[in-house]
This record gives sequence, structure tokens and C-alpha cells, in this order.
Amino acid sequence: MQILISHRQSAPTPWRKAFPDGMKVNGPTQPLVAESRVIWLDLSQLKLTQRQLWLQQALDHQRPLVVMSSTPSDEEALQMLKLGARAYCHSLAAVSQLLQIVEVLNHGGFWVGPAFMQRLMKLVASDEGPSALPADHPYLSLTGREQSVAKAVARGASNREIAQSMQITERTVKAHLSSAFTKLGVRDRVQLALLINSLTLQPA
Amino acid sequence: MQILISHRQSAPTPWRKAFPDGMKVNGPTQPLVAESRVIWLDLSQLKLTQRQLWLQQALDHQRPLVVMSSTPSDEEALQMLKLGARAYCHSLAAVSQLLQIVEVLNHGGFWVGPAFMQRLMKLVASDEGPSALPADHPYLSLTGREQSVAKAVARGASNREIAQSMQITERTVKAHLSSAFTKLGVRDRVQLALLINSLTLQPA
DNA sequence: TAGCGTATAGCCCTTTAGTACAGGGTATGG
DNA sequence: CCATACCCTGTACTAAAGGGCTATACGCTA
Repeated sequence: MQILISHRQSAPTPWRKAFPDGMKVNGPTQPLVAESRVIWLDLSQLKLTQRQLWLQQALDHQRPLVVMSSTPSDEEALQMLKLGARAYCHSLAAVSQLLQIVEVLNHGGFWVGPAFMQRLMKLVASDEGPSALPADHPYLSLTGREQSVAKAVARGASNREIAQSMQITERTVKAHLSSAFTKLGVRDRVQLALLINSLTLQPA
Repeated sequence: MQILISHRQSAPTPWRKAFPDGMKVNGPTQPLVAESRVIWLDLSQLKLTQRQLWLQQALDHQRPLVVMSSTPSDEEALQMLKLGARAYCHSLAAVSQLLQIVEVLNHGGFWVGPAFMQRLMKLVASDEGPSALPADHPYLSLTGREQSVAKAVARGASNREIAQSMQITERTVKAHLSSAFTKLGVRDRVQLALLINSLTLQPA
């Protein structure tokens, strides 16, 4: 038996279709909530202060909890999952997705959207990494010296510091940088630093 | 049509039961791999060097990839997912789980075990929520305007651009920036940009 | 040998960035 | 009412960044 906790007038259409005999209640306090296999909590039209409260009460029932939002975001997903939800999806998620969520939860799993999953992965995957740069990436057209100078800039070095550490003049540093700017299509050292650092997140 | 790439003599029993008409091949190079909806890669009895190779070739087929291991670990799961796998499970996973994985992947999702999911969550869920900053981080001592200007710099904007977009003079932009430099202990806009971007990886 | 790419660097110039000093205004709380 | 914090801006001024033009030197290749 599915239970949906929601402020809405009636259950969202996809949910209704997925669970024809599901029951919608207006608050988390109803006793019959305890009987359901899975609890669905619809955050739509709920104030921030209420969300926390309802979520907590829904969790008290010791049942797997799905949080639904009409304006889903990664931040909200993260927050809900941290608080104990086992799934997070759009309030109007497709019927097949709703059914799949039930399946996963009944097997003791979690369910989150692919995009969020990828974000999770990215957060955890800090070290080496999967994909090198695309082999035709403009960065690879930089010469050795240009790459050296660019990487130094990407660590926040000034031209003078770079010149000293590389045993060349400041003028030469500028020359390498100018060339790098052109090749990479950036305007100045700040944009270069951002670009380089966005690259070196993935590769070794 | 399910394709299983494996070194084993024959496909694991649960997999065989889940996909009676599934096909097992001995390497990732077979042309018929391209026809399958989902590719299953069994790491059992594979050397480390081969794993990388097979995985890469399996991924080349542009099909969702499930990695199966007879000695699964969180580390391996993380590694495989980072490399592009969309699911990771035990080689002898239950039939119902195998079927569920197919379902999830066919809907564009990822699948990982509950335990691993919880670990992911724990890694990300360091503390309360939106901002993972240490609450006493110097960044929080920046005033509203200083934060705005700093974030703009962190996206690569010039003082003139910031001034125009914020409807203030370039002089004021410089004032906010100078203050931000001092508070954050950085020398110039490049170092500021790097610092800001290193922060905003975790939160928001 | 001539040509090309790379690395180096001088001179000189313009544009940005950044700081020092000196204010003005508006809130807010004691 | 006053102190304080924030926001805004002006006039300098110095420092750094960036680029145009030119030139030398090296190694490689046609």
C-alpha cells in the first residue's frame, strides 16, 4: 500500500496512475502511514520550515521514504538524502520511474536521478580520473614551455616569479603567455588559470 | 539481447537464469557486442592490466556497461564508475537484482548497491547542508558586495565588466576587491579566483 | 641550403590591476 | 545621538600585464 503525503488537492497524475490504490494524506501524522511499505513525501507548496518537520515525522515510521519535489535541485536532493530519504525525484515523475523506485526501495536500495548520481561521483572522484582530454583539445597544441608557463599561472604565480623559476626573462614569459592565450582562446591570465584548472580536474 | 564479457568457462548461474537467451563472449572485441542493449563485464579472473583494457573497449560500444566482480569492494566500485561504468554488482548477484539493474539502465540511470550508496552519501554529507564551509572560513567574512565581486572574478570577469554588470564604477570594484584580497590573504585576482573556485566545489 | 617552428629577449607602448588617501552616503544598534 | 559597518566614489599613483615590432639562435626537414 502506497502512502503519499502532500499538500496538493489531489495526488499528481503519474503517481495516481502508478498506484491506483495509493492513498493520499495531508500530513505526516496519520496513523495509517505506518502500514505502508513506502512513504512518498511531496514537498510541493511546503514552506521550508515545514519540510524539515514533515520529513522527520515521515522518517519516524521506519519506512523507506521517497521525497518528491516540483522544483528539484541537486542541493535539495543532497539535503533530503542526508536527512534520511532513500529516493528523490520530481513530483511529476513518469509512471515507469515511480514503479522502478518502488522496486529499488523494496530491495533495500537508494534511487536518485542519473544527473545527481554523476554529480555524486564527481565529488568523490577527486584523484586520478577517467578521461584524459579529448586528444584534439587546444591545450595539447601548446608547446612545452607554453604549458609550463600556463600551469604556473594556473597555480597563481606572477610573471616575475615564473621568470625566476624558469631562468628566463619576464618578456619571454609574456611571449609564451600571449601565445597560450591565442591558442586557447582566452583573454587574460585569470581565464587561462580557470581553464587549466578545469582541465586538470580530470586527467592525472 | 544481453551480452556478458567474461573469462569464466560459462556464465554465472544467476545471470544465466535472469537472461536465458543472453550471450557470453570471451573478450570485448567481438562485433556482436555492439548489438546488445546492455553490456555486462565480468572482472573475475582478470588481471589488473586487462581490466582497464577490456573496460575501455566495452565502453567504446556506447552501451550502458555493468561491471561485475566476484570480490567487490567500494574502491573498485568507485574506480569502475569513474571510468564510465553505469552499474557495479557482484558476479553472483541475485536474479531479481540483475533484472532490476537492466531496468534502471534502460531508463538512463545508474545502479550501485545500498552500502556503496550510503558510503557515497557519507563522503559528500560532511555536515549540515548548503555550505560545507567551516563556518569560520574567512570567505564568510566578506560582505555581500565583496562576495559578488569575488565570484565574478572567479568566473574570469574584468573589473570593467563587473562594474557595468553591477552598476557601479570601476573604482568601487577595486575597493571591494582590495578588501577581499586582504580578508582572504591573497595577492591578486588570480589567486582569488583559484581560492573561490576551490571553495565552491563542495557547497552550492 | 633554405625554410619552419620553437625559444629567447630587447625596446617601447597601452591597458589593467591594485593601492594610498580622502572623502561622501545610508543604515543599525547602543 | 553617536559609533560602527557597509557601500560608494574621486584623484592620484605605482605596478603588473599584455602586445607590437624586431632579432638572434637552435634544431629539424624538404
